[in-house]
Amino acid sequence: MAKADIPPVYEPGLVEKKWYSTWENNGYFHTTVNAEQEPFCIIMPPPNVTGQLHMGHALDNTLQDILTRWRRMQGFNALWLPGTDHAGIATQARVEEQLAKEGVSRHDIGREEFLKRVWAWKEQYGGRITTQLRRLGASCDWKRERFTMDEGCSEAVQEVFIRLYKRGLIYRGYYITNWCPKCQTTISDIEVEHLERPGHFYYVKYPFKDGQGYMTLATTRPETILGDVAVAVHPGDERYASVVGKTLILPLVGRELPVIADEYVDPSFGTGVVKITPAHDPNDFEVGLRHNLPQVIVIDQKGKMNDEAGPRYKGLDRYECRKKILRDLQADGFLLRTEDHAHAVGHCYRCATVIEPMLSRQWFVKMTPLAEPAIKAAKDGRVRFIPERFTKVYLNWMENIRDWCISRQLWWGHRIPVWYCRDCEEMFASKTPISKCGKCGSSAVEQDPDVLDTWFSSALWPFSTLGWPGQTLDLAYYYPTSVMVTGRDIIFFWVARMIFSGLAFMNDIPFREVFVHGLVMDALGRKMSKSLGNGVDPIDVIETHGADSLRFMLVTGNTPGNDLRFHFEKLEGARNFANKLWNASRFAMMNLEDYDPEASPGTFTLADRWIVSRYQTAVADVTRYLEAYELGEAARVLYEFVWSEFCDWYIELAKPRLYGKTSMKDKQTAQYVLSSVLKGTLELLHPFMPFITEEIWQHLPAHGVTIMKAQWPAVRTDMINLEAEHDMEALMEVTKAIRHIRGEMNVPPGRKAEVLIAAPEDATRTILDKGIEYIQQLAGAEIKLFPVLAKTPEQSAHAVTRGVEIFVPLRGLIDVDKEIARQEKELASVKKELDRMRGKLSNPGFLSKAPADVVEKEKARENEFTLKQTAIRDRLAMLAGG
RNA sequence: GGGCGGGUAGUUCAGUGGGAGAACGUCUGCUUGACACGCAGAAGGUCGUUGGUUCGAUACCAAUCCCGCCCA
Repeated sequence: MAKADIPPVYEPGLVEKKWYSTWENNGYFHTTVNAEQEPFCIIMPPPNVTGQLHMGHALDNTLQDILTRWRRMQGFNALWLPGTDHAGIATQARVEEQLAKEGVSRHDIGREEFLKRVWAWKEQYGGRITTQLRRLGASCDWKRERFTMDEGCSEAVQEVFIRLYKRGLIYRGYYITNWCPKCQTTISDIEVEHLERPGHFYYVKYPFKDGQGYMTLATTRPETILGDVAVAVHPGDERYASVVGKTLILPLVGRELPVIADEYVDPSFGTGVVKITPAHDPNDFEVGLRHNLPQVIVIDQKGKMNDEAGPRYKGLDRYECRKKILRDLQADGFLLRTEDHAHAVGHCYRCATVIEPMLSRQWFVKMTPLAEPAIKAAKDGRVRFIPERFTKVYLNWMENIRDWCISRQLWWGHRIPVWYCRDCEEMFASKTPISKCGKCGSSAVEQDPDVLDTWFSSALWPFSTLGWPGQTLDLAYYYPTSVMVTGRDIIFFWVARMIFSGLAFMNDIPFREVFVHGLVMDALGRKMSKSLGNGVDPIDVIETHGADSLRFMLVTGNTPGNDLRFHFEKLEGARNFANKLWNASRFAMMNLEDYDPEASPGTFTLADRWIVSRYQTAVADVTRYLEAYELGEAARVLYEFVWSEFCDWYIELAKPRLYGKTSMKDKQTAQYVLSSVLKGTLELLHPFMPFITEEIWQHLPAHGVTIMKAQWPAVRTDMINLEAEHDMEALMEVTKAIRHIRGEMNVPPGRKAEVLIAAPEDATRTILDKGIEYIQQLAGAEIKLFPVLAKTPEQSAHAVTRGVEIFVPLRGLIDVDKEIARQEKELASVKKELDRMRGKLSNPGFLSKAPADVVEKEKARENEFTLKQTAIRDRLAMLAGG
């Protein structure tokens, strides 16, 4: 392409498609074990196989890609292993919806046929999210892509189940679980979302059997009265001490209820009397076990009242039943009063249906023995959370862990590898199907119909994906992996479970670090959700603004662990930055056509030394921030370097040289610096904005095969030149001061301003003298430099900076009143500063205790500001007199 | 009830024991031989409140108020 044909506005569409397929087709993402090289490994948190990319994925995967690309450039054998999750409930629900449209249920077509339908669904939609990840630029090793239900992962699941079973850490039992009447399955404790809901406290009276009065208690769920088996008070509650052991009669039902004493009751809450419904409340369940109470189930799996509820209520939905019970209680005089009461109600995190605590027979993992090593691993720092505060969140959960309910009443998932004999009731856990009872020889055996919680397989992800239970080279080389990157919302669901699973089966932690990020919120700070319709589709963003812009937007201005809001303005800012980079590069390409990279550069000018020094500082900062997982800060450094230093100053200063206004050799030098700094900057930016950097990099002289494999820039401390930075800053200061005057005094842009500068200090004057061309060019000025002015020009605007006085004579143009006002304002701010500094310097404590360099600095500033004050005062006196 | 995070410019957010920053928005002026997705300039903040530590606090500590999240 002829360089001049490069469009002035960057168009990401074609560029992104082109480079992604080049990278993938050339196998740049693929890695294999190499003992000579240090590994770096990230296992991707698997998105739902039939889902589609949302902003959370975009953030999570952008962070992983940045780390992976950076480490790869640093020379690590960087593996980022992708995959997808079978997402039991969600996927099954989608297919059931589809069936419902056809007018059939999964039970109509049977388990086998249903599973065929789910696999077909997976085939159809399973590729969508991985295609979308490619569009984001994810440099993961697709040749190693895994699925939680593929052969290897399924084997790992069975292996783990059986090992836990044999160790006695998996058991089957009746227990209170969280039942979702819509999903028709139990869900684990952490899958329940507690939401504050307005409700009521119904005060009900329960009469004593002996006819001697009654007890009053409050409930939020009157329909569970039907399942009451006792009434409890606190053992230390004197109000009720005399009634413990007596018997009450349950209203409407007539069942006899003992009054029991249990520590669980909070005497200060309500009336201090609690009804006990062991089959429909987790706390009551515990109380029931302690007191050997019966468990009466009154609500069925569809959320309707069952036979036990009695003929009056049987068949009613739990909420209709509540209304009827209240009417009946009222009618019979048992309902004393009703109060408004907001309380937390458990909802299914998948479908938002109100959870019904229900007694049922399920499979559980005994957690305490597994949690112990997992707690230790975090405490002794073998697993490190970033930011550190999440360690506490993790530990708090682990230390209070409850057994994990792992069975789900679904068909889509890993079926529980347990067979039951119908004749002798023996059960067998086995990896292979069992057709004959190993105990009694009966062939009446059948497999448990339930499947395992999806997180059961996700928990094994860091090693099942690397070949476990096989003892593979991959495992030996890449495990433990380097870092797990994930959202703060799934520390419990997933991170914790991976840690104890890794320790239990690999005998080692799954990852050394956990990089936790926040959630992507909408512009108003609300969680993006389908029901609110406030989600922003990352693919739309990629199509309109490019993947690089989306990525850059997601990392800038964000700190680890904190949520971020999605603003289109911010996205535009990132897009503008990409375009800025594009145009700077376009400028470079236009001016590098005749550049010979082989020719050695000549002497560096001040601007050259300055930009190279600033670039080296950027290399150091970006690398340091990446190492600290401060990706937002790293991006900020690059943004500022590119825009405010490279573009605003260096390119402008290089222009005359590149246009041949100096010498041939000097032009070559400028070309050398321009192209090498740009090349290095692109390399630093590549992990953040992979596409545009590759596109530009390929147009630069002396590029290689792909920027992906370019070496990460190493800091050359010998090129950090503080003197050059200091000198350049002085020139920039003076330039800005002149520009300021021009702006304030409305000097027409086309007109060259005549400027007189008085620089009494030799050192400063030398700097200005050497750099006078820079100031003249960038401020549009004609400068005369003096040590002191014998006579200051009368009609002129005036500024003081760095001990230098600047006069811009504006004969006939100057508005004296306006200039006086401007100077007075300046004087006021100088005076304020001076007061502050003098206060400090007159404080003996400061002089004796503050570090010497701080005191020195303050003194120097005081000096400078005193001079400035004097100069402005003189100026004002003159203006007033003239 | 317990824990955590946040409260800094009109807005969204960085940041730091020693001169308050960016982006966007606002205002002024600009077809400046890369870029109007741009250039130059400007205005705008008792860094939630009250105490404490310190020579010095927006930052560290304590209390307190508000907002959000997690857990019970």
